[in-house]
Amino acid sequence: MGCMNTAQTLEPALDASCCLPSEQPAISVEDAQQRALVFKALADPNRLRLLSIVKAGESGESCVCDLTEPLDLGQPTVSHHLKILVEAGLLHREKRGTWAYYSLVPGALDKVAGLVTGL
Amino acid sequence: MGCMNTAQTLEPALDASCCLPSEQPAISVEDAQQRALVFKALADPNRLRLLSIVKAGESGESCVCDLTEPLDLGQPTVSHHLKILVEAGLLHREKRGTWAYYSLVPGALDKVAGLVTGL
DNA sequence: TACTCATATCGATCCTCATCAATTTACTTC
DNA sequence: GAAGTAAATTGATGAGGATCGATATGAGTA
Repeated sequence: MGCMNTAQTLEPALDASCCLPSEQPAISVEDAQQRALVFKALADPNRLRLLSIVKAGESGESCVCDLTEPLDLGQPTVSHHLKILVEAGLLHREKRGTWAYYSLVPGALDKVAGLVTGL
Repeated sequence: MGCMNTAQTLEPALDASCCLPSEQPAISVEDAQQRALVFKALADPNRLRLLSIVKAGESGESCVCDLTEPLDLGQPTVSHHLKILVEAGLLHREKRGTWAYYSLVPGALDKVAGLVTGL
């Protein structure tokens, strides 16, 4: 006894209707891959600081030249991190003249929080 | 004009008291490293599915033999992923006899959600 | 048109990580 | 104690990622 590995193969059509109403099935492989992309974007200290610095800025947006110095990283590296955050849907990029301004996508952080609690 | 990179160096002691009360400073390097550890644990599709499967289990806990098959991974790999989730403070491990039972740490997911929104 | 500056992209390097096969550890049972 | 089983650990390998120097793009300016 102990590990009932084979028991769950007997009632495949019942496990969604017989249990507590709050029970939700595990996420799918595709869903997991999708969420992992977002968490990968957050899984770097410098990218977390980028998000935090952009959010803390009083104007709500920062250009790359404002972000290179506090991170102590080269400009190509910062640009690379920013691109990952944009592709993850966390930052918005707007080019005005020579400068590129980055700002938090409204509601993005709350949406990510929902990805965590909704596992 | 455009990028005001040097302006913020003039009032270093004021930026915490002159602005909106909701403004909080950017997180520190150490804080970012700490949070990145948690997000690194979430930045893998198989680990996300592990968390979801453990959470979806009606008993609230699962042993390794219940987790190897749905992930289609070898037993050492699943054990490795589980260890990372335990070290991140997301899963709790309890050994009973030959089996090791893993369960969600109560409140851990909500705490992680706070790490996201609190950036 | 030529020059400057901000940003993005490219290529290379180093390091981390996901995975597996093999082995070890630990508990149970005969 | 010997055999069997669950889980963890080890060592190796291949893929992905973080970083940098060099270069390209593109807008503003003389």
